[in-house]
Amino acid sequence: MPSQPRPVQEIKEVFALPQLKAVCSNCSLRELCLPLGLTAEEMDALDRTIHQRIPVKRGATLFRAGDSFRSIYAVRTGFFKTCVSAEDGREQVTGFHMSGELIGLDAIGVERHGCDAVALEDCEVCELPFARLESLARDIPALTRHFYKLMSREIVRDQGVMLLLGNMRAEERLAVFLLNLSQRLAARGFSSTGFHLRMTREEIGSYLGLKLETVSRAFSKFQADGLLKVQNKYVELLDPVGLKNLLGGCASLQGQ
Amino acid sequence: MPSQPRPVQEIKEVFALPQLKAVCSNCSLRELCLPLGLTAEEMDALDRTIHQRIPVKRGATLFRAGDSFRSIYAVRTGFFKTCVSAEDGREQVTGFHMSGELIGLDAIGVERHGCDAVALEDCEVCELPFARLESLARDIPALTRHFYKLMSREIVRDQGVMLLLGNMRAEERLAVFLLNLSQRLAARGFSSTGFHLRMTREEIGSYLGLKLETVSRAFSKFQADGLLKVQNKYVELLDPVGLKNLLGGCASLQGQ
DNA sequence: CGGCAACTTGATCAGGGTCAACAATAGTGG
DNA sequence: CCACTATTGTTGACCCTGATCAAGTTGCCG
Repeated sequence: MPSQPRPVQEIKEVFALPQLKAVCSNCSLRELCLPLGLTAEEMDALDRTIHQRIPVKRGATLFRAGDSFRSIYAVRTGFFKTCVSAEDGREQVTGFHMSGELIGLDAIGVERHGCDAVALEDCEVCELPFARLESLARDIPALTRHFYKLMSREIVRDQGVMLLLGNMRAEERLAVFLLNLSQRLAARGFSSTGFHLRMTREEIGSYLGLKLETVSRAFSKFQADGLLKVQNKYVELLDPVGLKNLLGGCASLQGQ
Repeated sequence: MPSQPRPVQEIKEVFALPQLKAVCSNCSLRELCLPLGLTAEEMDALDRTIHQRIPVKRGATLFRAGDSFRSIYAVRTGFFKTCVSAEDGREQVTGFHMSGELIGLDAIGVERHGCDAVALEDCEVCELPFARLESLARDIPALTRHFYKLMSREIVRDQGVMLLLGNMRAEERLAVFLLNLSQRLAARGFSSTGFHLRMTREEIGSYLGLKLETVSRAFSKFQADGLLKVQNKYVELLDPVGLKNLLGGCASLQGQ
């Protein structure tokens, strides 16, 4: 499935209305996303570097591993997965990304994307051309710093996943996953206890280093223990504290 | 074991000789380390931001998780491990770091180190105070860009580890580990086929998500298969190609 | 030389992978 | 709107990889 054809930039230049131009300043995500901590003027400048909001249909790829790197993308609405694959077809989901989170940071180093980014539902992203972002950051120290922070946070997040993959048992992994999701949804004003999973059991399994059957069994176990109710993709956490207790004290499940 | 007392800066100010000041420009690692791609003048400026070379004794910690973040460190000589720990004591080695590699990038976001850095042999590091580095980078675009690259590369490296931990079997993991080590040593002018491991079986196991017995068994198996010769910490790769073939084509073992 | 940490190897066990059958759901086209 | 099909999810039975437990060896450092 090819990625959605992108509205060419000229269209924006011609038809752009004032309220369309001021992307970040009006965005409900500005406290979570890149603009965090910028002044009004700085945010205006950032707005001008944003090409356009791009719709990405469910199942479409925003970019693929190997694509040459031009832009970072901020998720505005919807839900993405990123995954790396080995030559033999083995696939590893490296992250799930929701609104306000940036995708593509791993590509800066080699100027080529190292993973695929796939929309798990109909999405909208803000494209941030890296060259412009870089020159803008030269004038706005706060932006550079925030950018450092976001990259650094990604590293911390990955370390948490490594701890999970290296040390935890199946049920612990799923508990961490659910609690993390819950927390991120809460930060966006959604319910932290009832939510729809956008990904399949197989994708959860890939992310957690488990097979889909194991994920399914762990869900059933949690349900039998009264920790949650699961019906299909809808999950209701009945006892978040009980879930946390499963971990015997692993608070390193922050990050995005 | 507390980290080595650090020579206070005044000592440098008073006794610094010209050849001690020009740290990076004379450093054999400048093609691997932070200065890569800088002009002579830019490198001079970078030299001035470097506090001092700090010796770290074997077993000492350079920093601990929770320490407030001041500096990034470049390994000049020696070998470090970084590890995160959960509250219940579970420890995960997140990386091994050799000369020319930077440690501490994960701390930028939260201004607090997220892992311990422990010297596995007597080491020397260059301390790069982040505040100075940041203001210097404002004047040297190439430095900023290179800094982005290094952070981004760290993210890519972590993704590779996630693939390893999520998908690979014990022997594959050890093969990836050995080939990666071999490659990094080669990049530094050391033999790519014969080398001393600086870490214990347990540390290798922690990094690879395996128990030390499993690591030991995998070594024995490789030796029985004629892939390598191992005596204690000394390893000689007899058949690197054979090792690679074990992987059925996972080239994603780059990174540091 | 003694004491301790690190390593090796064997025996046993269990967590989770694999294979398989089936059920439920969502997406498709008439 | 409904029927049909493909995808996704659930559950069971069995097996294998790697964990665990244990004993003994080697090498290192004081």
